[in-house]
Amino acid sequence: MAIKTTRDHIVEASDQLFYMQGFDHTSFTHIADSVKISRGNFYYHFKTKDEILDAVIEFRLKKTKNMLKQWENDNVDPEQRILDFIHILIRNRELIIRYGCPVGTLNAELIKLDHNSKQDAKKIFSLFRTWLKKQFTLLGHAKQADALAMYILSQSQGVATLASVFDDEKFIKQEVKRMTEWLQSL
Amino acid sequence: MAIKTTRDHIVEASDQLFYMQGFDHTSFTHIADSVKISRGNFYYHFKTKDEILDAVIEFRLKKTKNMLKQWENDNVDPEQRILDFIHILIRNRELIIRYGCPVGTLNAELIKLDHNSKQDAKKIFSLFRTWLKKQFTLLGHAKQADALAMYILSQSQGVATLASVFDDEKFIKQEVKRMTEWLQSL
DNA sequence: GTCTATACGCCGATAGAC
DNA sequence: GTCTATCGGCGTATAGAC
Repeated sequence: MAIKTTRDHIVEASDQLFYMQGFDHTSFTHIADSVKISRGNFYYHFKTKDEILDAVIEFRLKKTKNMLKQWENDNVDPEQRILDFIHILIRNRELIIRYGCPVGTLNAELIKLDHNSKQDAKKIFSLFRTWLKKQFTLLGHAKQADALAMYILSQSQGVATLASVFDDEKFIKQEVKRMTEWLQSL
Repeated sequence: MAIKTTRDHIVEASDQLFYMQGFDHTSFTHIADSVKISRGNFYYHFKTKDEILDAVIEFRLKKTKNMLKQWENDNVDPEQRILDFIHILIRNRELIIRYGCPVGTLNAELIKLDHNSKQDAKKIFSLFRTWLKKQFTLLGHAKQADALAMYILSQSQGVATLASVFDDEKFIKQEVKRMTEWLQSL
């Protein structure tokens, strides 16, 4: 891991703030306070706020790719890999209850803003979709692999949204259990 | 139906704009242009933007209550009533693909803004939850009625989110079919 | 009830010193 | 590379004429 540049700090702080407060609502002042640099210093690293958003999406894409690769390395069994995906809901339950799913909420916001970068944000979902499809294919469900991938993605989104609205950790655990049983019964 | 007052027009225009653009991103100028009144005239009807939000949530609560009552009047069979709920996804598919679920996206936004009215927005979800629970109880699933209500709500949220991100009408139809079959197999 | 004019702050963004 | 100072615009909100 290389030493973090100021640019890295800006991207990582923005990543967190965009998740916790939303992209539109997060101002340069918020980010500057978080990184502890002046507002003016931003524009040496990024010309516009949209450029920061693009860098954040790039950052998330990279993190997601690494996570998926890690899951493939950790397990040979595709069923176990899919379980790793499902269990993000458990591992990140505190943040999910507070702020929802980072992928779903960013996409939903950019869609409403009709923002140029919504197509890039969608790619984060596509990474999961393609990866899940691959695992279901390996499990012997080649024909319905994409439908199964969408099904699991959809379930996770629903669980994250309702767990957040109803502040309900038990709901997450119960639904993860149900999804696990569903997967094993396939 | 009484004649609509200016206040009614403001509430209904805000309802639409909050759905299509988000609450935070919608300005008084947007609403004023839509209603065709001056910005200054707002403050005769509402003291703050938050008061408009409260009126919009009140408006949505009332509309939702009427819709649920209508579904009860239209069908004696609770299974058919639940199908009415599931089929909102089909009926509103164009709007859902463009802007997501109005209930889920408003709640998600207010949660991120940590807005005072997030508790009121949650009540719209609670209306559906309680109503669905009642129908599942009538169907003879009293013990798991709330879990089944949450399951259906969660599914709908997931479908709305993914259909919007992937601009996918077929996904909605396919998932509605799956949910219908699931309901009939209960 | 509706309007125009305006206050005041925060927004993203720029210029230029160090 | 980082800073301070500042710009123009839009945000919510107010005052007061009609």
